[in-house]
Amino acid sequence: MAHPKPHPADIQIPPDRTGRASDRIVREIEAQIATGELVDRAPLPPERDLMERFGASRAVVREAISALSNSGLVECKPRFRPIVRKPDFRTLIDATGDVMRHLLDDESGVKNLYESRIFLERALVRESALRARKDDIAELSMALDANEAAIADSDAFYKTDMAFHGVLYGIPKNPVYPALHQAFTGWLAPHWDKMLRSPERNRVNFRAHQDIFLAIRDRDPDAAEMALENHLRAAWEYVRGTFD
Amino acid sequence: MAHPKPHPADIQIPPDRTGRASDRIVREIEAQIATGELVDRAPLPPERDLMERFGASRAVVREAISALSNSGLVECKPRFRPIVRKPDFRTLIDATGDVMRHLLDDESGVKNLYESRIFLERALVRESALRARKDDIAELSMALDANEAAIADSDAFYKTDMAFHGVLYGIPKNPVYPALHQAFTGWLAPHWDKMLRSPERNRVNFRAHQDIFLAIRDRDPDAAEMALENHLRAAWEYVRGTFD
DNA sequence: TCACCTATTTTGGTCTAACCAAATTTAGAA
DNA sequence: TTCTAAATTTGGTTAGACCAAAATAGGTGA
Repeated sequence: MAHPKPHPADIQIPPDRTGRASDRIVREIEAQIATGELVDRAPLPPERDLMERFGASRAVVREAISALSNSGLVECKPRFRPIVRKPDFRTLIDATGDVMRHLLDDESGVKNLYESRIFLERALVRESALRARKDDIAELSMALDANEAAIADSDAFYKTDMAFHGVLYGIPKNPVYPALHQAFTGWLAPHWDKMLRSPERNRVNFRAHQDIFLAIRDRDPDAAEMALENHLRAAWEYVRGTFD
Repeated sequence: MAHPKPHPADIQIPPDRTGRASDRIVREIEAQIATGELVDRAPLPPERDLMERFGASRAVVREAISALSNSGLVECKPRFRPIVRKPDFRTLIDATGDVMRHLLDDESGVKNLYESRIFLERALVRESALRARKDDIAELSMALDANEAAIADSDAFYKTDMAFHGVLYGIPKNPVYPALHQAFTGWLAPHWDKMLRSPERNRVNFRAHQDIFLAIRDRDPDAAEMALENHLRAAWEYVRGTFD
């Protein structure tokens, strides 16, 4: 009863012809998440509460929640209360997963994405060679050791492989890159899973990682970039075969 | 015996306990868009058709449409039929706009994003210096001329500025980069708009563009990278002042 | 006291039936 | 044929209801 017509005389708000009613709720909830009024990782109030609080019907409230879910500001498990998630670059990229899947169902989509990954990592190792700190290099070294230790176990090797590359993404100390790393690995994982692995391949990849590491440690950006590019392009040859 | 003792073993999924009903519709429509059964840029069938076609209630259908809209597969103007949009990298990044806005309401978010833009463009000009084709360089030259011609008109300068950088994003012939260019400019535009402009600043920026162009033309990646970095970092100093 | 099982209440997911206003289509007038 | 006005979709929204799963309260036995 907040809206219908309290006092028709003076109310002159061009009411809500602009956009859906759910948008208003979405904006308000977004704002409440931003201000911390709705705490990160806490459940959203029940729908029936929200409909009273916003003076809207249940359908509108649900639509708002759905929108928030689709943009990653709340996490919606089927029969549970939606969980508030304060957005970061990671959740941002997570939210793109649905569409990205469709972009990757043909080879050109995957290739374009993989090429851009190579491109980014080339820049990353170059940057690392120039500006990595001592502890960055130590972390890289540890990741490399773990990678070597896992050569016999393809499953573990896969994990330590990702972790090694992940260290690279962490070196610029910019949260955008780790988010991108997770995005790349998540998006491309389905294709990598189809690739056959073997201790022999693992050893080749480990050697490549070693080359990259040494170039970074020796502060040689050109060598690092070249090693990285060779490494990832070789991997592509193996992935490419998985397209029919 | 009638006790609802949930023996997890023998319980079979009688209906479709797996996720929401709208998810099924979303998946089917996604598929129909992918196969072309639903044509790009054509309107979606009316909700009442869809509810019959999928045997679901209107609420569910609307939820599905909302989800599709939020992930960018259909374009939803308030009182019009949703328009099918076959996804590409561009629409993918468009769909992130909502959340990205919230990531950019503090300085650190903007700075992180801008830093990653600098990072990408450094790699881009480096790549351009190494591998740009003749017609790429010709295009860059034309963009530079347009930029110079617009020095007196800050509004036109802004456009030609973006266009000049846009040419850079086009050089690798990978659709990911133009999409990223649009994303960066779109995301960062609100902050750039607050920045004061003047023919003097424009001239400085044009000179920077000129430096970048010359370095690329002369096939000097290091000079190109340095020119680009100086250019964008100088711009950041102006943007930074817009935060209170 | 506290862990464990059960009954009760919430709450999310779905449906039906309607109403309104804007969009679209149709029909009719000029 | 063209333009306008009425009739018909169709999207946006509300209300009330049902079900099953989740959360909670309550009681029982160790």
